[in-house]
Amino acid sequence: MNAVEQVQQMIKDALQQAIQQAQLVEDASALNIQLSQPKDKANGDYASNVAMQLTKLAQKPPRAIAEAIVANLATEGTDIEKVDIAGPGFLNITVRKDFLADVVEAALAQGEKFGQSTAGAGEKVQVEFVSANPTGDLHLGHARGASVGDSLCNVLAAAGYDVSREYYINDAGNQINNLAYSLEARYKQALGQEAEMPEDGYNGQDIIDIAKKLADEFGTTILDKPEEERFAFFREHGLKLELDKLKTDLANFRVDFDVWYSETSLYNNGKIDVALTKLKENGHVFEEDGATWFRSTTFGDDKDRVLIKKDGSFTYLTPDIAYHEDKINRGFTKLINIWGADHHGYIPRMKAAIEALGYNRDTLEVEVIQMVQLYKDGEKFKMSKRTGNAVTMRELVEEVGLDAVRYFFVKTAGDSHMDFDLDLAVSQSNENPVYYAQYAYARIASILRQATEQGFEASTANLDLLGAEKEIDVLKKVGDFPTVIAEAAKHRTPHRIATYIQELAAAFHSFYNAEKVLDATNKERTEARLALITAVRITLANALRLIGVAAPEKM
RNA sequence: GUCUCCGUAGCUCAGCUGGAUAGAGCAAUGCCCUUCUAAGGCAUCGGUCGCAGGUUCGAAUCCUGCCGGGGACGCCA
Repeated sequence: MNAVEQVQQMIKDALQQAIQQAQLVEDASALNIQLSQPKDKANGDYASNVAMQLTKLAQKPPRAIAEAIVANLATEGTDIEKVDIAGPGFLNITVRKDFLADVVEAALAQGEKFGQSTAGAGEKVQVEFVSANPTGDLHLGHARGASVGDSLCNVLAAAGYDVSREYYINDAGNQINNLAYSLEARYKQALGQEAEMPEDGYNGQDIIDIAKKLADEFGTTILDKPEEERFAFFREHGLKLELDKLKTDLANFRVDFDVWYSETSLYNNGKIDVALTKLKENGHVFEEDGATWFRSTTFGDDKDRVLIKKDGSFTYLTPDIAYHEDKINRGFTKLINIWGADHHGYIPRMKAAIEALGYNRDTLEVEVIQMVQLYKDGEKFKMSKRTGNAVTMRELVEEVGLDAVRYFFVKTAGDSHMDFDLDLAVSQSNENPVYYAQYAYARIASILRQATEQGFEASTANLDLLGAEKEIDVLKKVGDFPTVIAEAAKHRTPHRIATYIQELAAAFHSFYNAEKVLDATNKERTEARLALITAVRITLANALRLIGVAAPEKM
């Protein structure tokens, strides 16, 4: 438990004791006392609404309850400085600021680990995200999913979960056949031959590039081979090159997966049959119209789903069911899937499948990422993999910059729709909020460099000299960091890290303008402030790392 | 038509399990660089929290119904 949490716990304990003492309820230990941080500093450091919550139980008006609590509150020898009753019955608690010095010491001592906690208790969590088909370039939606997914993983790991990040490769099914046929057509075109693209072909530039590469290497020899061999050639090479490209693009986006899981492997190792058999044995499968169905309506789905089509092939769902059972078999107790909103309707059937296999449906948690609407020249910019005019993730990064893109996508809640004005992002990139945080970091780095030149050294010896209003504001923000991470992990809301970064940077900028750090006439205070801003530097660096944004030493 | 997500300042978005006069950035206006990076700070302007009911001591937050927008409703993936 960090210093801030200790103080909060102490307050909660004291309140609980006072409530018991005042005999407002029979058993105060059963109460879940909550503290909030008032927006207005005039209302103290912490506030509790417990007096209002107890109106029913205690059968008294809230202010009377509040007064009874205060009368019985033991503050002697604690960090509680004073307690006021305000408004309808809020308890406004002001604490001594001494404990905040511990925050600086903790940040300095823990360094890169500052902010981490054991809140997740080592729970084995698997996060599957992006998982785009290897048939084209990653686009805007994938970029948002990658930003949110990667940041969520970082946050979970920092909060003490055992996280594995995974990419499910859809390397089986129709779309791969289309890939092969599309590639063959582009291959012929690359060799100057007439060739028509298949009707459902992939028209992306990436296929053209890959075809050219292959044509340069293999020439016309491939085209003389029998159809089956040609198909296998284009399928295999297309997949490999598409996958290589995906991996490179994601690595350049600062996203690294622990596992790349092949759908085809499920066909080869019999896991699909195992899952199917289990569903059958559990009585959730039936035959109709020449197809094999999963009675998902038993588990709340709005219609039953086909598992094996009339032609004997599997639907997309079938290997996906086997895949999810395999995840559970690998020991994960929580499966978090990050899906685009266009797959929203798929959730009930997947949860149904998990339940039908005998597991708790809540083992699977799906975080839906809403669509990104791109605007260009003041108009909606439609993207389509099919027609090939998509704005790719790569292009976006080239135009806007990686830090800005990652920040932009993670700063809003995933379930909110998002408008991305490309012109604005490009033309006013210097006004992107990400620079605000990075600038704070660079400013600190600059001060620290000059401090060294002037012979100062950060010191925790005189932290009691920190007491100016802006210093306290910064200290409080730094102290919040571990709690912010734990909450963001618990609620799967990595965007809270971005919000926190803005707040911390704002607190620092404000402090910077109000107080001078380097002061040759006051060595003690200078070195205490150096310790303070070093704590901010550490916190900013750790927070930015969580969302995959760089912390520049200079700007 | 059914399901689902969203609707908060001119724009883009926060608002934690309901809590005290609803916040930030951008835009607009006015100040602040002989002082550690002005990609900054301070201040002002700006909102019937889509609408109407309901639950509650208390609702932007929970429930219902409308209105508006996105998405999904395949033996595609």
